[in-house]
Order: sequence, then structure tokens, then C-alpha cells
Amino acid sequence: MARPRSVSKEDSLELALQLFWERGYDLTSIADLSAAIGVGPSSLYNSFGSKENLFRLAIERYLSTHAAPTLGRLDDKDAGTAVEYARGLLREAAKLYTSKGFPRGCAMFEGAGSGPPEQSPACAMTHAIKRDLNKTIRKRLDAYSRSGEMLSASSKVLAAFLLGSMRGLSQLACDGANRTELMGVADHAAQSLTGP
Amino acid sequence: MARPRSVSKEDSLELALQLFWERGYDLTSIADLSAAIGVGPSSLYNSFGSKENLFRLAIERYLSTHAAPTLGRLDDKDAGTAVEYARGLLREAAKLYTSKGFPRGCAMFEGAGSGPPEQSPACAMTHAIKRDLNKTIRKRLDAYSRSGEMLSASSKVLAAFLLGSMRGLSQLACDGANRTELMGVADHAAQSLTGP
DNA sequence: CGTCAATTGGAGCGATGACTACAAAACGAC
DNA sequence: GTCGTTTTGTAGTCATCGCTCCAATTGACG
Repeated sequence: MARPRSVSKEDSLELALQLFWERGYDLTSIADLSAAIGVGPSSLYNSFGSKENLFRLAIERYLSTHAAPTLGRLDDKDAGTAVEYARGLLREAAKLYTSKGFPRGCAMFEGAGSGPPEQSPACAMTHAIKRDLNKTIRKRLDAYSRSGEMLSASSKVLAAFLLGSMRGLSQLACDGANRTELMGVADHAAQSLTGP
Repeated sequence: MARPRSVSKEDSLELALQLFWERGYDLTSIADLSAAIGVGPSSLYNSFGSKENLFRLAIERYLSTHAAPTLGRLDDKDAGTAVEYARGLLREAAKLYTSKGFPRGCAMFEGAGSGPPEQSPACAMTHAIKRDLNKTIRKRLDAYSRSGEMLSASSKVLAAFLLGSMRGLSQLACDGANRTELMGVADHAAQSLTGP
């Protein structure tokens, strides 16, 4: 029994996400968001509290929608061999980073600076997520090792390599590499997990 | 026959570089630079003209000093096999990205946003450099191909992979990975160039 | 219709952004 | 010492930042 919001929270978050995705946290101002969403700044603050919180919610939306297929590959337990697991993960990432109608690269990697957690609020929140990604990949590789598969390096090194590859793919996408090129890089990186 | 500058241009550029390196172009303000260098803003503008130009000169200094060993590996024609070439390049980069007493990661990759050239002045200048890096790597790989060495993929894919690996290493360094870990990733990535 | 609750647009807050105007200061040349 | 040249610090320009205050608006409910 009150005035209804002119734009739904979901719609607002999706529009905010796309701005953060394209320009990053620092270069996206409240005025930009306000104009893109079509509501005044006061409505944004009434709904989301702060720019930092809006970013957090936008990234959460990103992870649970756009990035869901990629995250699903992260702990895909039916991926076949380790190489096939890595290929599935990196190809899915490459696909996400070159989706038509959306900004290039990864919204989380590129949306916040890549600095240490204390550099900015946005860095702090994405830093924790990246740690989780690394941990998840490493667990999956450890499982391959335990089941007897020979890998080309330790799970620690390979987890860092795969996460680094995802970030490299994101940056290549930002710089204009097309999907075909990214898929080639993804395939090559995945293939490198082959044991001796 | 005029008043001498209180801080040399070289010293100013080195200090400016380290700030841009650590915080990036956008998050480094003229006031920050002024305080770190120990001169007023007017001196900075008198010496360098604009923030954009100061950044350009700082990055040029970075490339010609700190990054010189890494750039030297880029077209090292006495590197042995392609795998050895890649290993030399990536290990030198890993070393640069974890130098004691300097910010983590690559000043050029992390100092400017990773967006398209039109996103910001800083992006525009680094974009051109990245294109050159790719081209140089590819030429080197083509030379290996022409001399009969079998590679694991096309020079186009491998050049993108190697540049992507450098950027991945830089980001891992920014997130706190230590030198040993980066060296492991570098070795692994280089090893992947082995022909079939 | 009147009431209450939530949202809205707009105006404006203090802080900070890049940048500049200007006069005092510091040298070499004379 | 005086002059000319360049650098210096200070103060201030206008724009924009994240954010807030407030009165007007919009509905469902009685």
C-alpha cells in the first residue's frame, strides 16, 4: 500500500551491471547510472543504499545469471579428463567474454580494479571471490590427481594457471579479440594440462 | 640563467610512475602526485603539460628502464627453441611483476584500464603498445616455424596466448601471488608450446 | 474521499577532480 | 646590484563526485 517503483530492482540491477561491466566501478558515476536506469539519484539510494552496495548486488546478479554457465564448469564433476574439464571451463569463459549485446570481458575481473583488497571497496569484494575460484579449481584438479590421472604440473600451479588464463582471456576480449581467436587460446591453454 | 627546478624531471617521472603503477591512472590525482614528488601542482603542469602527458612519459620511462629486460626477451633471436624463448619471456615478466620495492604487476597493463582505446586517454596509448607486443611475439614465432620447428598451435593463437599469459601473470601478481608461484605458472605456460 | 506508506524528481550539500592565474623566488649574465 | 628567465607556492577556477534533504507524487486501504 504505497507508491510502486517505476523500475523494478531487477531491471535496475541489470542496467547498473552493464554500466559497471563496460566502464568499471570507478568510471561509472551515480549520475551515469541514474540516467541509464531512468530514475533520480534519490531512488537509487532509496533502493540500494550506496554505490558500493549497488555494485555488490550487480556483481551478484552477474554471477548468478550471465556467469552461471561458466561457474557451473568450475566444479563440473562429469567433465571427463582434466584437459576436457579445463577446455569446458575456458571455452565457456571465452564465450561469456564475447557475448553479443554485452560488454567485453568479465564484469567481475574488469569491473573492479585488480589491486589488493585494501585499494578500493570494489577490489575487496572481488578479491574474496577470486580466492574462491582458485580454491574450487584446485579441488577439482586434486580430484583428478587422486583418481590417478597424470597432470603436467601441481594442482597449485595449474589452478593459478587456469585462473590466470581466464583473466588473460578477459583482457584479450576487452582489447578486441574475437570469439574465434579466444577459443583458440582457450583450447591451447586447456591442452597444456596433458600429463607427460 | 633561470631558477633551477627543485626536483629533476627524471626523479619526478620515476615517482609519478610508481604512483600510477600502484593505483592506476584514474585513481591517481594531481594532488597525490604533487604531494609524493614534493612540488606544487603548477610545477607539474609547467614541466609536463597535463596529467595525460605525464602518464605517457611515465610509461615511456617504465618501458625503457624497468621493463627493458622483459622487452629485450620479446625479440630475443638467440633464445634457443621456441619453448625456451617463451620461458625466458614469461619468467622475465614474472620477475618484473614481483620486484621488491616496486608495485606488483605491470605498470602498463594495470596502470591504464584494459578497455578499448576510446574509453580513456590512458587506454588509447597502451592499446597501441599492446598491439606492437603481439606483433613482435608473432614475428618471433613465425621465425621458429620457418626454421622448421614444430609448434603446438598457429603463431596467431600462440602470440595471443603468450600475451594473455603475461597479462594473467600481472593480475596474479596484483592479487598477491608470490614470485615462486608465478615462475611455476610461467614455466608451465611456456612448456605448452612444445610441438606434437 | 482521506490516510498512510513508499517512491519520486530536483535542488543542493561538502569534498575533490584537473587545471590555471599570478606574484614572489632563485638563479646566470651583465 | 640589476635584469631577464624560469620555477615555485598559493589561491582559486569550474566541473563533477557520492550522497542527502524535502516536498510532491502515487498508489492500496479504510
